[in-house]
Amino acid sequence: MHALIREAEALCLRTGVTFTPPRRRVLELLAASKIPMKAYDLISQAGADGHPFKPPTVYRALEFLCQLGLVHRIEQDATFVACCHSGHTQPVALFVCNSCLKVTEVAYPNVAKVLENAAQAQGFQVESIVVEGRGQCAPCAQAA
Amino acid sequence: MHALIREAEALCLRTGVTFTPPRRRVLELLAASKIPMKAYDLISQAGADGHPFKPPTVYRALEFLCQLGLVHRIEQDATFVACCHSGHTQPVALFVCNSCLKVTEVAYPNVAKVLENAAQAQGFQVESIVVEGRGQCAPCAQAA
DNA sequence: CATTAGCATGTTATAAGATAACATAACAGG
DNA sequence: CCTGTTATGTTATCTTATAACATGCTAATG
Repeated sequence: MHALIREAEALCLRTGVTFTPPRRRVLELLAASKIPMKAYDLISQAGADGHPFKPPTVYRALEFLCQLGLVHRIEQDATFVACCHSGHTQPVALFVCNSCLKVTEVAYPNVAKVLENAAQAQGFQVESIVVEGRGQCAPCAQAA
Repeated sequence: MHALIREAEALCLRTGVTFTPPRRRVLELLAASKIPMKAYDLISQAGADGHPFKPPTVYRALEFLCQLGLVHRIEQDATFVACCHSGHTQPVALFVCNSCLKVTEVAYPNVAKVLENAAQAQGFQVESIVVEGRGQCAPCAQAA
């Protein structure tokens, strides 16, 4: 069993929320994938073994997992990826490789502060930030 | 005529690309809107005066305008907003107010470098970055 | 001036992403 | 047992975006 699943179980137990079958199934698929997945890939694959999952079920599971920080949604291309840091609470930037599509997570604790201050300087009170990027991951940059 | 339209004309002239009617129309609508617009709002409004615009036409215009930096796409909610800095090339973060939906643009020249370096430290070669946020703009924060 | 290359738009159809609305089930607490 | 709560099942639909191909416009070339 994937470590992330154990994480999820523990986290749910701690916070008093339930780790139901569809939530588990979606997280399993994401954890097993090396690259971000589209919602409809999850929908078809989740039901590959007989029990078909419909869109709302999967979208609900994704929303749940995102809230817990176990999964990230990549806004630029509407895909979802399992979080490799386990249940972190610090902000992460997601860098997607243009060649292999794998995600590199980059924490940016101080940078977040700077951004918040820059916004604050214009009177804007920041509540959430999304940072995403594109480029070449280490192995693909090597190969090029 | 909106200043942004003059900007666009000048910019297109300089760079040898053409500022065609649909491109102008879409930019006009965005420039006139105080808040980001959805593509399909543009599609219906662009044709309000008799000449209907179809989705591909509007999406093409948006792509064009985004490439020129005259319009930004807000990834989190698939909306589009006219850029208030005229044809800047420096990176901007877009902060959307949760109350009034207006956008505050925040430049972050040095922060971008820091992010790139943080990614680079993990071997990731950054090609592009998107920074978006949510919160309360100055007037709405006052009111609250 | 005809030809043609290039770029841009027009048109039709459909793919892809997401959610509203309501029904059903499972389960804990009184 | 009843009831409130939480989660899933189901149907239908809405929203966002693009593929594929036809047509038109303009400007350079010969």
